[in-house]
Amino acid sequence: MGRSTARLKDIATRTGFSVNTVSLALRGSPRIAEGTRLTIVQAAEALNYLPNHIAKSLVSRETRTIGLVLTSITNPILTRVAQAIELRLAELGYSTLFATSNGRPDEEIKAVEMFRSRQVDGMLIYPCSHRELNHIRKVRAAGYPIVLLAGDADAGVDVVGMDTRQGGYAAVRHLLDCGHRRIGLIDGGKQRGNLEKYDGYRRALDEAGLTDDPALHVVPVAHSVAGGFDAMSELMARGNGMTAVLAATDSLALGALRWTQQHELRVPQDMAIVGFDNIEFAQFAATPITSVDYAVDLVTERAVDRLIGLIRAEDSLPEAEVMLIEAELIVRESSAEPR
Amino acid sequence: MGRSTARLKDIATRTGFSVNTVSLALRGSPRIAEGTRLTIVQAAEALNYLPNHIAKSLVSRETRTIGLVLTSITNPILTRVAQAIELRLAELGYSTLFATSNGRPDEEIKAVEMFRSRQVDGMLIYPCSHRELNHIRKVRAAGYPIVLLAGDADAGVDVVGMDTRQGGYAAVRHLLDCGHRRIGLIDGGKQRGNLEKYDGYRRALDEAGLTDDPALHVVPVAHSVAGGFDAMSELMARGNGMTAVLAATDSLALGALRWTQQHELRVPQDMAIVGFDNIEFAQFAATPITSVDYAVDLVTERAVDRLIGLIRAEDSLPEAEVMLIEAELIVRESSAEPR
DNA sequence: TAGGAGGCTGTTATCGCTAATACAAGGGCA
DNA sequence: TGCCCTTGTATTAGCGATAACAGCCTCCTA
Repeated sequence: MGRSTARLKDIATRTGFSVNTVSLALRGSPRIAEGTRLTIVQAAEALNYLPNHIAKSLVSRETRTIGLVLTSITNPILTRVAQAIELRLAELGYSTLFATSNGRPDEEIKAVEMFRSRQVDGMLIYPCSHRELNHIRKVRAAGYPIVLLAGDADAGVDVVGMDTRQGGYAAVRHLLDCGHRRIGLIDGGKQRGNLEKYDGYRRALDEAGLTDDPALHVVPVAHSVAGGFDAMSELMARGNGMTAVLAATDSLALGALRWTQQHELRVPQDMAIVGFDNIEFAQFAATPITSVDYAVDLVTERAVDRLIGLIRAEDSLPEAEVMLIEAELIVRESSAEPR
Repeated sequence: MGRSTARLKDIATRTGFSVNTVSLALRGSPRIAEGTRLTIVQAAEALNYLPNHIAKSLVSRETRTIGLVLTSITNPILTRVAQAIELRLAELGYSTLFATSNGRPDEEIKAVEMFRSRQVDGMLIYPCSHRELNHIRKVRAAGYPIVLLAGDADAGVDVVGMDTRQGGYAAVRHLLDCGHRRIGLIDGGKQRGNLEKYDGYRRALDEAGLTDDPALHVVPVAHSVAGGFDAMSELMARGNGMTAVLAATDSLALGALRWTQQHELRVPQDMAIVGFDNIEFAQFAATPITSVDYAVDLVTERAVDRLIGLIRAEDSLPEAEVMLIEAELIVRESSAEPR
């Protein structure tokens, strides 16, 4: 290691006071005389003293650290969420330990265990699956403050996130209002039990008296632009009469858009495209993409506030609360009536 | 808090062994009889024991944590870097503490101090400025392992990053080879002393016997698509005869591309565009964008390896090394001869 | 002048764990 | 039979900080 950090003891021997006095002085206790406080503070500065947060944590039993688990930070919206959370936590004096699950439940479990071992004061988790939450519920039951960044009303754990069910519904309603009847869906969420977007899609179709045709669904290989491109290719190869497509993320939507360009389909005339998250790249795409907004600031602010609230709840955690923020559909050029 | 975690002591009282025996048993010491090891391990599992990493750190004097400071995670390439670093560190048994400086030196300093206080074993820093590194040099001098993710040969601190000077040179050479003579530059790096891209640009112009015309430079308001859009607008308003433009990031390049679309310039015939980082959105843009690649995996792997090497250097840190990885120019449709 | 009340500072214990050392029991060897 | 060594477990100290409590002054008051 070699890192030679000054300790309270070093300041103590240097100034002749006891370790405890030094500690009190540096924390500005009123019980320490002004003169000695100054001496001690000066000595601390001279030695370039920084408190050992590890030692402090051991006795105070709080680390002022929270753990953030994301599936993959490659999704631009999760990126913004991560950054916003880090900033807000930093303002509140908390540090952020960061882990990614890569969408794999076992990695998620490992990350949570690691955070527990590191005694984080709480966790923010964007779960792989919105259904299988038992491992998380168990940790919450053990008294750990946890807030999920996505989930469903019956999660049994606190959730602060976007109402993607309603978002999916709004998107499809919009396409139906435009006159579309054959609406494709690029969404891999079903595979993992993240049914919200699909549910919204289906409900809107239901209300319009349309049947939910599996020929219009495709699961992208990855949540990337390339994945959207390939998914679009697959959908079109089926000859399913699709005139509009809803993609689970803007990255997928951009891939779909690129496919239409390469195959000389006009957007929105020949194919309407709607995405999720409202990222900047979608806004500035060749055809600006209609998208279900992700209210990053609102979600992160509420999620962090809720988590801090849980941390401050001295004895027992309050009942779990699910807060789903209504998603606004930002209509742009990529969606309009067919033909 | 309420979190009731089992301690070694709890296992000790439950099994009748001493705390130390339990500790040794759980760490698989050969000095513990197999039978008692089993008893203890079972008790630990029954109690759902997780070692207190904080307490362990205090005595072992290593936290197995590294600090990662990024300017802003909104840049998609930094995002990928962050993720790759986290993954690689996790494989090696290290956790990642994460902070953003927002491009502000004071925040950077604060982040570094926080990491020191939290006793991280080392730090990876994408510095705000590639010039003013004194605060970082000082920390390194105190024995802290630090690797920068960008910087220059004379940094005085370890650096593992892309050779953006050479990248800028290659990009401009390519445009010159295409026959362009009036090449714009969208780059805010100069303001902060990050001159590498500009240096490469200038050297290429120099070699071609062209003068470096300030009318061709613009500093974007932000490193966003919108920032690129506005920067392009500004450049074009000057009537400077520009036929090609080099943008410091692909986000900026995408903004520039969008501007040309809205103003019915053809790319590359009327305006060639080259970016940096080679993000997926650039690859799948309306006109796929020529870009200087950022070798994420290579940079992160080397940077992490170097950092771990520094951490393992028991007594004193070795001489600082600067490793700049040659950047490959990925030529796509957005660049070709003028007209 | 004695006794108490404050004002300051020092002592001791503790957080959960590890490392160094101590010690008890049993076995091998002379 | 006695001694030493090995094996297995317990004791003690200490990581760097905080917290509770214990003193020692000095000064004021009765």
